[in-house]
Amino acid sequence: MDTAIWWIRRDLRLSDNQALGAALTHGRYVLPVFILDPALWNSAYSGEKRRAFLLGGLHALDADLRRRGSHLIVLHGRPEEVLAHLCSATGATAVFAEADVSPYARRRDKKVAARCPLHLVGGLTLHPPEAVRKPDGGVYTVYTPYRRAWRALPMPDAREVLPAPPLIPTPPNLAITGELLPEAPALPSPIPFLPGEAEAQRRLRDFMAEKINTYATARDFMACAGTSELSPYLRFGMLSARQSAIAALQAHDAASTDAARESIVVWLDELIWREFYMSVLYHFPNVRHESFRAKLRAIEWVNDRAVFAAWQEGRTGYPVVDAAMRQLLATGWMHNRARMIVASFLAKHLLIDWRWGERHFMQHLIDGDPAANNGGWQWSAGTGTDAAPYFRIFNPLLQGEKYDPTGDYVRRWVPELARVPAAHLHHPWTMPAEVQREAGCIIGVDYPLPIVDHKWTYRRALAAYRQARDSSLW
DNA sequence: TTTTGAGTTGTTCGA
DNA sequence: GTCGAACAACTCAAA
Repeated sequence: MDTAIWWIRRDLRLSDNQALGAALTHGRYVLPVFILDPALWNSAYSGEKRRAFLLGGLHALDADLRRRGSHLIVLHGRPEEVLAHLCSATGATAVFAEADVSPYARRRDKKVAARCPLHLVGGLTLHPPEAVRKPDGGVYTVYTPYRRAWRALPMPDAREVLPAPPLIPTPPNLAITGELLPEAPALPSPIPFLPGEAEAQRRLRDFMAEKINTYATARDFMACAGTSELSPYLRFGMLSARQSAIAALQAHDAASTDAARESIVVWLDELIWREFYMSVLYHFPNVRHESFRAKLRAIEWVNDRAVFAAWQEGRTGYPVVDAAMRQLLATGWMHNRARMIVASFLAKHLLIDWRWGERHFMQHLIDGDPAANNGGWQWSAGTGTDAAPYFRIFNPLLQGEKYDPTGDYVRRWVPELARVPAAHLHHPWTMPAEVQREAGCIIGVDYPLPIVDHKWTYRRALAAYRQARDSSLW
C-alpha cells in the first residue's frame, strides 16, 4: 500500500523519467508533486518568460497525467517544509527526484533529505558528474579530454529509454489537494516555444530526420533556423538528454554521407558540452559567483551602468549586437553564435563584469540554465575552465558579415535598419548622408552611433586582461 | 616525477 | 587577396 512522491523539479516529462520510474517501482501509488519554491521563483536570476514557459509545461504535464489516471499536485513553500508535511499527511514512504547540480539545488535537497526519505536518481545528464573522471579520479577542467572520457563510457542502449507509463496510479481521496496551478501570464509577445513534452518529442523527431545532417555549418548562420532549438525542452526536462543522445547516435548510423555523420557528431558534442558545464558547476560551485581562473578575478571592470543599459536594450550602435539583444528581449531565446558575440562584446569591448551579463541572460532566457549559462559566460569572458584565450575578441563587424551575410537577422530585429543597403548594414555609420536619407535611417537619430570604438576598446580589453594576469600574485 | 603535446566557435598585422 | 605569426604564455592531461 506504499505511496511514493514523485517530486518534479526540472524533469517535466513522462518518457524516460528515472525518478518517475523509481516511484512507480516503489509501491502501489505515486503522487506527482511540483513545489513552487519562492526562493527560485523570486530569485534575481529568474524571469517572467522562463516562468511562463515553466507554467505552460506544468499545465501540459498535468494534462498528460490526467490521461493516465493521475494529476499534478502543486504546492507553494519551502520544499523541506512542504515535503515533510506532505509525507506525514499522506503516509508516503519515499520521495523520488532527479538529482540536480546547482549549489542551490544541492543545499535544498540536503535540507529535504534531513526531514524526508529522499532518493535522488539520474536523468538530468546522460553521465552523472561523478562518473566522468580522470584515470586518477580527478575532475576534468578541459573539454576535449572530458569529451574523450565521456565517449569512452558505455552508452545506454535504445531499449533502456523508458517509455511513458500507460497508467500512473494516484491515491484516491487525498487529504491534500494542492493549490491551483497559476495560469501562464500573458507576455508582451508570444514566446516561440510551445511548452510541453509532446512538442519536445515532435521537435526532436523533426530535427533528427533532417536538420541535424547539416547542423555543422547551418548552425552558425543567425538568420537561419539551423540549430536544434531544443534547449528550452532540455532545460526543463521535457526531453531527456539520454533520449536525445540515443536519437543522434541512431541518426549517425542511418546517415548516408560523411558530412552528415560529422554534423551529427558536432551536435552530440553540444550535448557533451552541456554535461561538461554541469560537471564543472557540480565540482566547482564557486564558479557561480566568481571567475574560475583566480588570476582573472583581478580584472578592473569599467561597469558603466548607462553602457550596460544600452547593451541590454540593444542600443549599442553595433547592428549584430543590437539585433541579438532585442531577439532575447522579444522571444526569450538567442541564437548560439549571437550569444558569443554579445558576451564577448560586453566583457571585452565594454569591460563590464561578465556576471552582469550572466544575470541578464538568466532573467530573459527561456532555456536559462545555471550551469550552461555560467559556463558560456565564463568561456566568452575568458575566465572559465578551458576558456577562450583572453586575446580572442570577437569583432562584431566581421562576425556580422560572416554569419549574417544577407543581413536578414539584423533587419528582422532592428527594423530601423531594414532599408539600409547590405554593403553598409553591419557598419551603418559609414553610410553617406544621402544613403542615410534614402534608407530612412539617420545615424545618430534613428539608430545610434557606435557606443564605443572597436579598435580602441579592443586594445583596452587586451591591456585590462594582461594587467589582471600580471598584477595578481596568486 | 618529468616531459610533452594540445587546447570550440578569433582578429590583426605585416609580408 | 592570402598567408603565417602574434596575441602570450599557461595549464591541463597523459605518457
